[in-house]
This record gives sequence, structure tokens and C-alpha cells, in this order.
Amino acid sequence: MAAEPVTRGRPREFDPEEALSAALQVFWTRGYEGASLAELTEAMGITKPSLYACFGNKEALFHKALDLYERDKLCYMRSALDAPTARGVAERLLRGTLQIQTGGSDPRACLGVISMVACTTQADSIKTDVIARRASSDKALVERLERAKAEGELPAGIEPAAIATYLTAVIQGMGVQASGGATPAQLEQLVETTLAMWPTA
Amino acid sequence: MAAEPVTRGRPREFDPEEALSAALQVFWTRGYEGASLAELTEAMGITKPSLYACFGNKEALFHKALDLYERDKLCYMRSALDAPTARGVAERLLRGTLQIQTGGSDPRACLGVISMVACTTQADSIKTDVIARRASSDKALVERLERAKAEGELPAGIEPAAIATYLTAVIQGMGVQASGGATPAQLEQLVETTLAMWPTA
DNA sequence: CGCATTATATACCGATAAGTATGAAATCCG
DNA sequence: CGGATTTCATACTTATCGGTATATAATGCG
Repeated sequence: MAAEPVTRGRPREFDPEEALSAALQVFWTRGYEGASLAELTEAMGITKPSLYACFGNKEALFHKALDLYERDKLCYMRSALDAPTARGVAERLLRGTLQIQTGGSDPRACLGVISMVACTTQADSIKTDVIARRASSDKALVERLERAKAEGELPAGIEPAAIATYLTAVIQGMGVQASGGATPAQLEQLVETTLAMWPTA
Repeated sequence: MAAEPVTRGRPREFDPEEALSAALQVFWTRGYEGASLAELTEAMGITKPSLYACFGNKEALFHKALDLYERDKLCYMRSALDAPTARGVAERLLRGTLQIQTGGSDPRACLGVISMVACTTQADSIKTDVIARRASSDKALVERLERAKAEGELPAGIEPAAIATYLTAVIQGMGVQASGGATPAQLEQLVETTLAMWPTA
């Protein structure tokens, strides 16, 4: 990180980090295609030319917002894999998801879920990006569960990849429920139920 | 159903049922907001004025398409509740969902899931409608599971409402996975895993 | 100060969105 | 055949979309 390399010309009057954070909130509530530049610039407190000069265009802005989202909101996913048991991993993932979904004013799905389900028209590269990121985190989860299986934590008949897909589906389904107006209590109950069903070796 | 009440004036040159079915396909692949009138009329084989005369407007068309969707695609949900055991209900629901998701060219989420997650901007009434329909079918599922519990099918510690929410979440999560490019084989595996985890009394 | 440079604000661009006005074409009733 | 009626096809309206041209304001450097 080269701190303030050179500052020639008129200095910019906004903080790109703050602006990006505001953009993330808009994308998270509206989705990529549902977020208009008018709403984005309004929330970011800047004008369109400033946005384009600083972030490129709407698509590049979204990718940067997704970076921020992973860094700020999905960090629990990496640390969840450090749990001592497979069940602990599942519990951390479920509770972490619950936390980010119920953290704001009203529950909403993970931004990745929204982007995967909602982007259709021209936002192919958005969807591709999200799917690739998801695949990468899924891979890490599968590897962790393979270790768990090697350590005898999982029943013989259950594939690590299968249980990873299953857990991911529950987590994504939780996001859909959140989008559909589920209360935090209902989402918490969903976490408990899922944990109650977790297999024992 | 009054069959052909009166036919005065120029007869319409298309079949409303067929046109609606075509519209449903477009809504299903693009979502409500992602489906443009241009694409809809193209797929339906009619012009915009014909669409407006026959169906009202885009929103009314969507509600009618949703009716058709429930009638044609979600009928398995009602019959699933007739299964003799709670586990049988779950299996029918999961396999029925799998079937409609993998029936087309490539897997896609339930239209309800897409609408709940994706509709944000102005489509509030769409979302409200979908949520209400979902609540109604959820209610039926809860009642069925309450019966199962009364018959001793479910473990003591598990609430019928909780397990209904859980099952719905898995089904919706399956839709997200389908949207995210999961293969039919992966989705089938998800069904199997979920059934393997189903609680036994 | 004067100049190069960068960011700002306003106004604009073509494309597309949903929805409609208008007139011609096709039917039934008399 | 001649209205009355309904549908059809084309062209249009207004608003908004993402993106940009242009001109002005604010800085560092010399």
C-alpha cells in the first residue's frame, strides 16, 4: 500500500472506501440490475462523473463492492473452517450467516445469492464472477469436510462434497427466507433445526 | 366457465392460454423485472396492444402467469401432502422440486424464489403476492407435519413449524444452486443427502 | 502568478423501458 | 350490404437507463 503517492491536481472530496461501502448497501438491497446509477450516486454522495472516474463503470463498481463484501461480511466463512469439528464448522457458518442477514434493518439474503438468482439480462459477467467466488469457497469447505471424514467425524455413507452442497443449500435457502420476510427468530430456529439434524458418526 | 359467451367484433388471432404459457417461460428465465415487454410479446407472438387488451398490463400478466405456474408446475406440492408418512411428504416435495428444476434446458430456481429474491425496485406488489402464496402452502405443510407429529412420526424435540421452515429452506436453496449452475446430478445428490438426514422418531 | 493536472457540476447522449393513440382489418347483427 | 364492435399493426409518448462531453473549480509545481 503506497500511501498517497503523489497528489497533483484538485483533490477528491470524498472517501472512496466510504463511497464503496454505501454502494455495497445499495447493491445489497436492490441487486445489481435493480440498483440504478441515480440511487447509487445519491447514496454515495457523489456525482456520476466522479463515480466513473474513481470506479470505472457500474459493473466494475459492483465487482469492487463484492470484494468489500467478502472482506467485511464473509470473513466469518474462512474462520468457520478453523472450528475443531465438522459440526462446529457448520454451526459457525450457520450462525455467521444468521448474523449478517439479521444485522441490518430487516433480514435480507446474502449478496451472492441475490446476484446469482436475480442477474439475467445483460449481467452475465456479474453472475460468472459470483459463481466463481462461490466455487472457491465451496472448495475450501469440501476440503475441510474431507479432513473431518478422514478423522472419522462423518458417517461412512456421506460424501464430504454432498454434505458441503447440502449445507450451502440450507444457508442459501436461509437467504431466500430472509428475502421472503422471515423474522430473525424464524431464521434462528432454522439454524437450530439444521444443527439438530447434523449427522453424528 | 361460460364457454364462448358472445363473439362480437373481430376474433382474436391467438390463444390466450398459449400466450400466457409463453409469457410464463420468459418470466421464469428472466424474472419479473428482467422480462421486457419486447421479449414477452416476441415470445407470445402478439403485439403490445394485444397484450394489454387481453391481460391488462405487465403486472397483471405476471399474476396470471403465476396462477398458471401454480396450477401446472406446483401441483405436486398439494399431492405431496397425501404421502402416508412425513418422510414421504419430504421426499415427494424434494423430488417434485428436482423435477421442475431440471425439466427445462438448464436448471433454474422456482419462479417464486426468483421473484422473492429479485424483485426490489417497484415490484412490491409482485413480492407481496408471491410471499402470500408461499405462506399459504407453508401453512398446509405445517398442518400436515402436525398430523405426523400427532401420529408419533417426528422426534419429540422437533416442532412441526420448525421442520417445515427447514424443508422449505432446503428446497429454496436447491433453487439457488440451480440458478448458480449446479448440474442435475448435484441437485439429485442434494435431495438424497437431505433425505438421509431426515429425522427418525 | 501561471500552467499542468485532476475533480467537480451541469447538461447532454442514444437506447430502451412501460404504456398508449390511432387507424385499418375482421367479425356479428340487422 | 351497412353499422357496431372488437382486434390488430404501426407509430408514438414520457421516463429512465447507463454513460459522457464540456466547462469550471481546486490543487501542486515552477
